[in-house]
Amino acid sequence: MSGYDPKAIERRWQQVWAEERTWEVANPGQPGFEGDKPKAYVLEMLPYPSGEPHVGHLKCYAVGDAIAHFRRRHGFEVIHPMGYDAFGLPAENNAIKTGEPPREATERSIDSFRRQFREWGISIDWSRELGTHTPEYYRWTQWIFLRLFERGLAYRDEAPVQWCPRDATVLANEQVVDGRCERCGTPVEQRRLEQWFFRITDYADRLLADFDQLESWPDHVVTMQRNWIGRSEGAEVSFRCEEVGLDFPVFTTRPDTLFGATFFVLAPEHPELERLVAGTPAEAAVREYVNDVVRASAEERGDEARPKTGVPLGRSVVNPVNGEEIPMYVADYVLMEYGTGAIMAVPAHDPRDYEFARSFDLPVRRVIEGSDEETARDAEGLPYAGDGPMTGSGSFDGKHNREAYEEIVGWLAAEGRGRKAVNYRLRDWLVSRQRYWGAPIPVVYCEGCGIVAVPDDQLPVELPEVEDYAPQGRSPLAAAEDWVATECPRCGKPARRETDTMDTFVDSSWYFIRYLDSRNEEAAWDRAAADHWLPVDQYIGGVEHAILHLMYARFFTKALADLGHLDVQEPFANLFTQGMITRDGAKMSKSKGNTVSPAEYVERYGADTARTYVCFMGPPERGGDWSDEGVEGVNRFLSRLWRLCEEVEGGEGAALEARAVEGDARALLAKAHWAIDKVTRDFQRGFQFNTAIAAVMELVNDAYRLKEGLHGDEQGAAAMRFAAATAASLVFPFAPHLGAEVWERLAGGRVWETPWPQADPELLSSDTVTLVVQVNGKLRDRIEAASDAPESELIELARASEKVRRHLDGKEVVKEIVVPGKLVNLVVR
RNA sequence: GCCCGGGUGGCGAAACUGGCAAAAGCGGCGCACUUAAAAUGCGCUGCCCCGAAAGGGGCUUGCGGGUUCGAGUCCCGCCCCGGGCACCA
Repeated sequence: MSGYDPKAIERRWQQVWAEERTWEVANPGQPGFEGDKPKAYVLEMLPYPSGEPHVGHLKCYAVGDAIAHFRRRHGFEVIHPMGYDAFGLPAENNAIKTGEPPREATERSIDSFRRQFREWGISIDWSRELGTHTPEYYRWTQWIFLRLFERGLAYRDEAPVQWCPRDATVLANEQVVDGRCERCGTPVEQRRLEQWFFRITDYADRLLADFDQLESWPDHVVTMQRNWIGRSEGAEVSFRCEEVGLDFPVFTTRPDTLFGATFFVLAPEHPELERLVAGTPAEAAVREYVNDVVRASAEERGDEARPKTGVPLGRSVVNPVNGEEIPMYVADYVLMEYGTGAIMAVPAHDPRDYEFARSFDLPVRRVIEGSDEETARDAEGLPYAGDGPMTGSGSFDGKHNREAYEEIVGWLAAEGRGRKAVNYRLRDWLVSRQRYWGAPIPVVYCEGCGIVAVPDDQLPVELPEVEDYAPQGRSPLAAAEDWVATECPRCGKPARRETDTMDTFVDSSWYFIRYLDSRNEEAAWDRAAADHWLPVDQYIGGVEHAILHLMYARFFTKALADLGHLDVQEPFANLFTQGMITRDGAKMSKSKGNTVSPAEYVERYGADTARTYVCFMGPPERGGDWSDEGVEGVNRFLSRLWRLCEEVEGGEGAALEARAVEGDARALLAKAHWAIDKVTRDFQRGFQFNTAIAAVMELVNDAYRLKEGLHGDEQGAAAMRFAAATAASLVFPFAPHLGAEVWERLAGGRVWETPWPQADPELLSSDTVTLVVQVNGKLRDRIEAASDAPESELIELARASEKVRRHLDGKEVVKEIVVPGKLVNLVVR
């Protein structure tokens, strides 16, 4: 006996897979294309190559690979590609610190990722590999940018933006967390800058509606996106300021409370503020207030607990529903980015307006009556956000507010003072970055022609070499004078290149399409290939991308479909989000020193152990705490399977006629078929790999337990071989090397070319069952009974039991409940 | 505050559609093998009480109620932990 030697086994099979290009698949029209098989696109989120892969990567690719293998053995032609999201800040910040060009550090990391993915035995079609930082890739990122630009979906505009002073770049809204830069944690500042945006807000409704088209996404991911898009239905209502002759539209979700508006508030950034107060006594105070607000950080301003502040403008507007004049204020609780940057304040029915009214001693007018309890809670029960009959609202008095809602909006529309409106929390996607390590935005600025797109045949606009990667409030690319100075593609006169680069989320918003045709030099992809493989049938990745990446990719897919380049509206039909692995209960980080290096474990126990362990830790969608003892447990299991294989190797035949087998051999066969059924169902019910692996462990344990009794005869030996081969077949998606090796030794041939086993129904059921007998719902006895015994016989059996009788003693049985094949419950009094 | 998850032995967990709570793993204890240890194999392992033992009884899925012959699972009300959003009118 040689013992389990994962190194030798794993090296051997990795070589086979590499030499034979086992996992490569062909596109329509290419030789080897298997159009008769159903396709399955299995995709894990592409890694950001920084340093070495960590356990999160191991888990993601172990889970994805198990799914890929499972689908292949169910007759699917599985496409399972890999690439690298290689542009981005960490490599660049490293470059600033060490002077090493980001390309070099990134390439080094990619080499390490590639080598380790091969050592893990992940079944990847390497012929499709890509890196988003290569000109061959970003050429087409730029091409897509230009298509969006042509359609007005990419535009340049001056807007208040979030600026990270540490990274010296603007950020997308999605990249600001609690008023801080998502990457470095520095509080962000507001700046007014001209930047590039993608018009994702045009797609807000479709991004919401098409959740219906998805097959299976985790609810919480859908909910998070829904909240992020933040659709609100309401009305836009115009309030007129006669003194300056201006109309101020507001957005409200509560037009039914219009009669309760007692004041009016503008955001400090409101463009008409200047005009309203210029030359008035309020001017100085307003100016000072606005300056203070602008200086405050987003974090301070976002703090709800802070008392409301503001300044009166000395102006008033007219409430269109009752002609009442109400005073105007400026206050920072009103945001310029949402709605119209102005609100009608209804203190009786909005907590923020109420708070403001209290501070400034403004009238509070109730226009919706509450239920009795509601009113009783507080002296006045205000602010009241609920529903009820209207009051103080002219002809609407007495009507329920929900009913009056439509009527009021209708009246406003007829009067030309308002209309139905929808607002979104979602903002357009800010995509330009003042950083080096990204795809250059392919436009030039010409004095005569303005913004001019770089023609397609001049793509890619290659990233120039620079000496200093540090941003100084402008892109480092600006220093590459030779590169910046160019000529206008339209008029030929001198022009200057755009020096901003694109957000890396742009790169990762379409990579799953490029995989389908990654070597294409003529086009971003071939339509036939895209139409064949899309959508991704199973997408796997971390929840941290629930909003950003997934929403951007959905937007890209829709935009590209609208432009006629794709046939699908949704990129990812099914999504699986894996939970995070912790150590000692804490998120792994270098500073805490609790990181786990997959390479170390692969070296010590082999890739099969490492992969199987991360799938066994717990339900894959949940997190789990890394345990070295747990790893050893899994290693012990795989070793046991290996030794079992060595013991039963040789001898004739593994397949058996189930009907002909008896005793322990039959019991073991039945267990094997039970395991087949269990593993198959666990795969189908949301990838419950922890229990699937546990089932294979049970099978191996049973084989050990029954081993002694089975060695003697031919039938027993065959049953043992069948059990071991079945265990290998079932464990193959998790431990592919060991699975392939054991299968080859016991059954011959290649397990990945062998169809997934099917459980024999005859072996899943047995002639006898353990009947559970309860008295008043409490377990009193277990009795062996024929599985087809009639109810009357089961009751008789139950009553005959000594243990049961003890509890019936002197009492009357008032009811008998029978669940055939399972249980009898005697109810006594 | 609002929206999602989750709470079950010493630990991470299982439990299909309401029907034996705790599978498999880890840890612990014991036995075998060994000069010994490691490795390996086998067995025991939720808590409490009675019993020398065999055995018997009770309790137990965050808390409190409810529905049901029967509840970890369904309903109502709470508590705690994790995540997301948050002055979005």
